Amino acid sequence: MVTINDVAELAGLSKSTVSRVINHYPHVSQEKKQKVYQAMKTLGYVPNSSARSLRNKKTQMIAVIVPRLMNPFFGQLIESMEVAATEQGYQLLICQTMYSKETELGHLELLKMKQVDGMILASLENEWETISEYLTYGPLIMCNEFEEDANIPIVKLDQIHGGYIATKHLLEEGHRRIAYCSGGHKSMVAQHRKLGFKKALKEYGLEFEERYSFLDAYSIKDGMRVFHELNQMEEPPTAVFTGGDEVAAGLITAAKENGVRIPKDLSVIGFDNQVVTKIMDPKISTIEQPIQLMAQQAIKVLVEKIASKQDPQKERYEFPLKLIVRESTGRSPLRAVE
Amino acid sequence: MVTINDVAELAGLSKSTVSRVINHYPHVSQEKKQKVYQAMKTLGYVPNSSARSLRNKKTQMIAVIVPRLMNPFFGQLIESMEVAATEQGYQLLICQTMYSKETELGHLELLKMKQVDGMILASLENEWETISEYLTYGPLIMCNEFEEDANIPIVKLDQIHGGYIATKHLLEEGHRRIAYCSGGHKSMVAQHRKLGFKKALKEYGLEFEERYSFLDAYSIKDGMRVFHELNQMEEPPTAVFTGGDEVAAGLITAAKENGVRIPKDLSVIGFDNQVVTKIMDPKISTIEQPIQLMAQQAIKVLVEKIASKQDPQKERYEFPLKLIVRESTGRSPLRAVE
DNA sequence: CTGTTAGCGCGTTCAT
DNA sequence: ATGAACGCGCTAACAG
Repeated sequence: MVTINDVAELAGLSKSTVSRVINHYPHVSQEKKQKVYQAMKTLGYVPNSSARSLRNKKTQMIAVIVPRLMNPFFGQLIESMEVAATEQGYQLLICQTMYSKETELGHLELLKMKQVDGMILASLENEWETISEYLTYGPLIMCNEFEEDANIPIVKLDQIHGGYIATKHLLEEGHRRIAYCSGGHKSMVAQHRKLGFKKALKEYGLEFEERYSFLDAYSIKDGMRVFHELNQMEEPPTAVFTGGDEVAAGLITAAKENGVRIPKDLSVIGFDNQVVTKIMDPKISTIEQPIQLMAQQAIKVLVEKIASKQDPQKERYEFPLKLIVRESTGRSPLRAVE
Repeated sequence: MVTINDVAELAGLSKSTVSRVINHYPHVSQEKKQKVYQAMKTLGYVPNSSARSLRNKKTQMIAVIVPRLMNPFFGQLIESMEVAATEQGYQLLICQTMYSKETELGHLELLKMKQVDGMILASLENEWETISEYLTYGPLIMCNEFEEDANIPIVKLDQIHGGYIATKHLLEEGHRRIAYCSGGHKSMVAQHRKLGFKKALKEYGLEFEERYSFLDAYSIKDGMRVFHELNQMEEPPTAVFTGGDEVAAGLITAAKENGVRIPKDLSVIGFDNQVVTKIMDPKISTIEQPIQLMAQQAIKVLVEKIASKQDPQKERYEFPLKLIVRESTGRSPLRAVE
């Protein structure tokens, strides 16, 4: 392995000078600078990153914690983060919790080991009380998922408004019996979305009905299950707020297989505006989330925290959501006469 | 920051002993071992990973290069690799080239900087001639994408057979005018698939026809474009080999919008067995790829290379593909009378 | 079984 | 403007 010493020797200079050239120090004569560059080139020298990290106490690495990569939402998030991080001179280390508390804690150790300069939590398995202990070891921010009173920066989407506009759209189409699907119950994202749902109902003088509430709805398969459950209810809902495009896709697929017409018999609204919404038949109405903006902002905020070294602060950044009406939502069959 | 020295001091021992305990050395007395554990615990000590890497000349990190994360094929590949790597005590650093040669070279520098112990190439932007220069800096293997005569381990799928069975299925259904879609032309994966396609045609006494060949077909949008092109041909094909489920999905979506019935008027076969194949209407016939097995094998092989330190060798590992017949393929309309 | 010592490769005082 | 020397935190070789 070729080290800084080899370069210094070949250039006939000290390693201090070589180091200065590498790090673009101001006061080095052009002559020596050229000599160093020449030597570096002929030897094919590249600074050893471990040595640098040890010395600088900076690894130029950021970790992001997600439940799993293949979830399209997190996939997009990570893809954008990776690009943004690279632009800022950081490597992005992607950590999957696979929904396990232990695995999440394992990843948090990266901060202790100083393997990463900072960390972005895009999902949350453990209690904030547990996670907050890691704050001593380096900057930590949340992105997407959040904990209201955590004293760290949080970059998030306005989920309350998201739940609100999706529901309002269904209400405006005349629906009054609206099913509500949601995934994790601890998740603040899910809780806020539900708040928005309830807020819209309230504006129309309606109450949240437990019988129309479906839990653990994440995947296509879950969507299919939900359809079968609601299809055999006495007073089936005329619309479904799915909380996710995959769930909506599964629900629609099952509905079609059972002769239930979308949106004539049943309106379905997704969440995320994933690709699947555009290829399903009918195309799925949904809520668009500005994932890329959120990802870029998260990287930006974390990089600043790493540089500033100040104590964690309670900062909030919020991005708006947008309703996209396609073909899977329409007038309520019960109000068709109006 | 608490270091090994602090632990040694508190335990009243030398840092060598502490180091031995950390690394599970055999000959340490139970008594001192307990003292060390005690001290580590009260201080909350965790070894600094940069220092370890510098000393051991091992970072316990593996990089994998892919074009982009959101491509479902690579998403699955990476997800499986991450899990396999973690099991083996390695971190997986995911690098996106975004189809750029320069970006790919940038990522290869990680090997020079010794930031990773080894690297998996799952896609290839630069010529092998260029990439092979990095072989000096650490073990490099290919997974999925490949270069026939590279003298490194290659873990791949039997794409020739994949192209063959997909095409044979269409031929058996009576199709004789079969369109062929493909993405990158340099890609050996694509070339092998085409070989399989041609092999099947030949068995039926047919030639590859350029007029039925469509290039740059990757996405849903591309699939839509291909449909419109082939739909206005004088002698339109009765079946399409798409080379990707996304392309198939786009094609089917466009076909339905234009009143072309799948598979009655046109048979479409995908490639990958992605989730989308199960939610489209009709469900897409496709080729299943054992991505997880390939990912695990790749990690295993690379970890072995890292340990053995021997010169790069020409090893080949190949996994079989499987035909999955669903609803998007059927009898050729031209042969319906037979 | 345990402690002392010497670096790993780099950046950075502190002199000059 | 440049070089000598020290130390980041850790492991390994050598004594004992």
